[in-house]
Amino acid sequence: MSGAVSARFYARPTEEVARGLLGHILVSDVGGRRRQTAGKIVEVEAYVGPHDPACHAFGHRRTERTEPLYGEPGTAYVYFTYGMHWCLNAVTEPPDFPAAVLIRALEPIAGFDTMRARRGKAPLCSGPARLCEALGVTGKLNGASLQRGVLRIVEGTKPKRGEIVTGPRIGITQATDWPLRFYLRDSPWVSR
DNA sequence: ACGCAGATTTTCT
DNA sequence: GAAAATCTGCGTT
Repeated sequence: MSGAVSARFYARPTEEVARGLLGHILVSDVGGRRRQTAGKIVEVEAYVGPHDPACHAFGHRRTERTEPLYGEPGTAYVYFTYGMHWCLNAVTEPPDFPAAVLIRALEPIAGFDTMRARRGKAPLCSGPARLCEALGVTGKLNGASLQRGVLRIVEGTKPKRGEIVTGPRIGITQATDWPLRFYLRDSPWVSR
């Protein structure tokens, strides 16, 4: 599979990776290639490591849940929250440094019928749990590669300078002033 | 358009 | 036992 973003891309400071992921494409073959779904990444958040109070691995809390954060850059960290939602992250930095980028919104590109069947009338991909449902992402993909297999992130179009907006992360109660949310200024697909 | 409550269960204290 | 990197539906303005 050509065009996949390389492991080296993810093995960098998480904030850089977060900005760099904007414009790339998330592709899912969950349910078979015939039901392929894909979207352009338009909104992300960085969870930058053990010194980040909002990161699941804050204070190096290495548990069964956070273990994927300590894994290889360029793999998926998929966690379950609020009793019903899955959220997808791309693991960053070298192994044993627990950090990741939360994918918060996509601009739908392919597989509209499949997404609509999974999502009903509600918005398709504008929100971290919404895009997981639209793409069929669940905990089965926790720890999976993002370079090969059913979930991939492939090269898209790099945003122009000035097109990226920076702001505080959403839905957290810790480090609420730390501006680690990034999104494309003119995208109507951003959440909220 | 906006605000709030309810859903539902894993994870950690 | 409480909180959680959320979403939906229903109420009011």
